[in-house]
Amino acid sequence: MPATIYDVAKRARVSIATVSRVLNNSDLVSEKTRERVKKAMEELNYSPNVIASALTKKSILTLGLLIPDIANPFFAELARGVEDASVDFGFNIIICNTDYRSDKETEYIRLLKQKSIDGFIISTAYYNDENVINLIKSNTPLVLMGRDIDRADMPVDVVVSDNVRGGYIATKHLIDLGHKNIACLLGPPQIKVNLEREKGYLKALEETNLKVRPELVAFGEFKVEFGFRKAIEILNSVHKPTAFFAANDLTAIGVIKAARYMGLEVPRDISVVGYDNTMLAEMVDPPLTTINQQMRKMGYMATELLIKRIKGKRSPGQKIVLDVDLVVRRSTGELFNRG
Amino acid sequence: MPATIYDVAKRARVSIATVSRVLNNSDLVSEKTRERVKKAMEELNYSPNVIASALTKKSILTLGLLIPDIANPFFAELARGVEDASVDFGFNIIICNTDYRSDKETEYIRLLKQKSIDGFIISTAYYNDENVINLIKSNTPLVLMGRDIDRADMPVDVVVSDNVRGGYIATKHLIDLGHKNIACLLGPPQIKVNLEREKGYLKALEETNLKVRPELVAFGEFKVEFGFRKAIEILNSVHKPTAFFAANDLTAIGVIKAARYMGLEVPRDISVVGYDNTMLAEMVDPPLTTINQQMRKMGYMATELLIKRIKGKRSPGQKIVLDVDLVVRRSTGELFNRG
DNA sequence: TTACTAAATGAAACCGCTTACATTTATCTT
DNA sequence: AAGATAAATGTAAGCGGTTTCATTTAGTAA
Repeated sequence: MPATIYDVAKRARVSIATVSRVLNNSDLVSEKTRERVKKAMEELNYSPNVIASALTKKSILTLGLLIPDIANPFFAELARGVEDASVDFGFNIIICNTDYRSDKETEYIRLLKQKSIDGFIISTAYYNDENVINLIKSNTPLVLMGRDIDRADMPVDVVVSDNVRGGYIATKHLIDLGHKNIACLLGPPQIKVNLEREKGYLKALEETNLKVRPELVAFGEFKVEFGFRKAIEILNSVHKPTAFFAANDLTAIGVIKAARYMGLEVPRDISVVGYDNTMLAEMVDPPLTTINQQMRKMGYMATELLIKRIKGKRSPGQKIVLDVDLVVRRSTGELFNRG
Repeated sequence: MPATIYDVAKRARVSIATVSRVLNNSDLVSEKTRERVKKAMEELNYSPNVIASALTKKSILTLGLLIPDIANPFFAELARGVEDASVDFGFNIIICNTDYRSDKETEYIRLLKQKSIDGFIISTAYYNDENVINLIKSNTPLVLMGRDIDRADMPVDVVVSDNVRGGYIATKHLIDLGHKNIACLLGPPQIKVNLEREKGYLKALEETNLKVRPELVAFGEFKVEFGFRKAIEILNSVHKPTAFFAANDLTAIGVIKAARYMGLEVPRDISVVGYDNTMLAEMVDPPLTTINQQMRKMGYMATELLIKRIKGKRSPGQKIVLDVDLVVRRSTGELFNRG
């Protein structure tokens, strides 16, 4: 039903090749002809069929976004940045929720490749992720976002934030408030950022000559439930800390809930620093002091990088590290010596 | 590089037509041949090219999801349900953030139509939405999700929840707690759900012979900021209410913040009921009493409905109304006579 | 066995656009 | 003005499938 390139060609009294050239802004068309073709397009309300052109061009102007779960505000923010960049560059994005499952991810990749997707934005990469490595090997355009792999031998584009610094300034903030006994709740150790944030945490402690207590450091999940459970466990132990650094806002919220559950007040009895600065941080009570990650910017830049790669303007291997900063709200306070 | 239908045909010593038939599970292929072809596919690691088949079939197994903003937890939940259904039925979804802008929406629709998208799931419909009406007129498969239009003459599939009932049980809950002076903060009046929730609110008041005070009812935006600002305004007025019904969790959180800002305690001085039951509701302090909307289910069912329509199994015109329920947390309490 | 029908397969056109190559037209030299 | 060159346009062969229609093969009845 909709007009095709043939209809336009007929109306403009040229060949379809010429119409195609106009469509692709080729400079092999005279101004006069170009105008005539454009007019015909207008009159026929012509709209090119992307599918047809994808068949030869192998590009459908669509990117695949692999994230664990869009319902998680952190990934939703990233996704928003990704989508914003996509429209700016004339692309669309297909969203894929992997639920942290490698098999789901593999299946998505297979499916999207069938659809001639132009590239992948991946936020689910583990330390040594098979799916990612296979994609790189097959030379599929991709960019890692917020997650890095550990293969220096493979050229890959990455946009992350400075996690070591994040862990450091979070911990430093607590130390500056007088805390000496600081717990650290991290996400899964397979995700590199957690190792880096821990590194920052340790660096801050060591720099201040504070003792590192392994019992106060725990890896787990990026969930409220983990923060809640682990905080209770740690608060009941002998080394009762006065502050927590949680490697994600959800975990931090779990800690706040745990404190409240145990009759402790935040920040009077327990200070808590989160990570990410999701919208949750300002909703929760008390509003959460946290490390701001610039998720949207990260999403935007990752997408921009990928699109440039797709357009052949560059080859992979770039690593962009975004800065982080501390957002002080009301979940942290000075340590008072109360005996 | 990847194997095509021709490679498979050659290896299985059949024509490409036969391979295509196997691909489409046609029953015009003998068992023997079918096996042979399948074996060849295996051996060649063949994977059909969706783009090529889309050119004739006009279906690319992809749906467009139009929402205002994925960073809003309500829409993120819906999106998750949509995506879950998509994978279950072999589809993918393209996400579109319209930012409540009709022009952005129009542009997305144009773009996705060029890409031979199979249908649209729309969660941005206004009362009398031009874009939606045009789509319906052009017979494009679509389903409205969580939003309805007001055109009884147009056959359209809709999955919504019972907003009148939601407004009713929220208000009833407050009345049962002894509140007589209940404010109602709604979203934009162009969105039909707000009118419906107001209707439920009014019904509960009238049923109990409580006076309706127009000064206590306000339309605005689904945002924290609106709840905050409007609650302060209303709390400073002469008809100082003891409870608020907010038509969305974000607005309710704004109300809680306003109360705190004014030195009032929730729920001792002010009770607050939200709407949606997003994850925010249990994160906030105090945890929010709210109306649960079953967003994931809504997303899932809407998508299922759409896909059935696409597959030609049904024609449009169905309206599914999901039930809502009250989730009592700690932002609501009995009204004590302190005066 | 033959004749006839149903089942299985193949040949080729087509989906709408891109592009290599051929051809025509315009522009420039001398 | 003829010849050479560059610019503009057209022809036709793909891209990787689907599908109609013709043809071959198998199955059944007489």
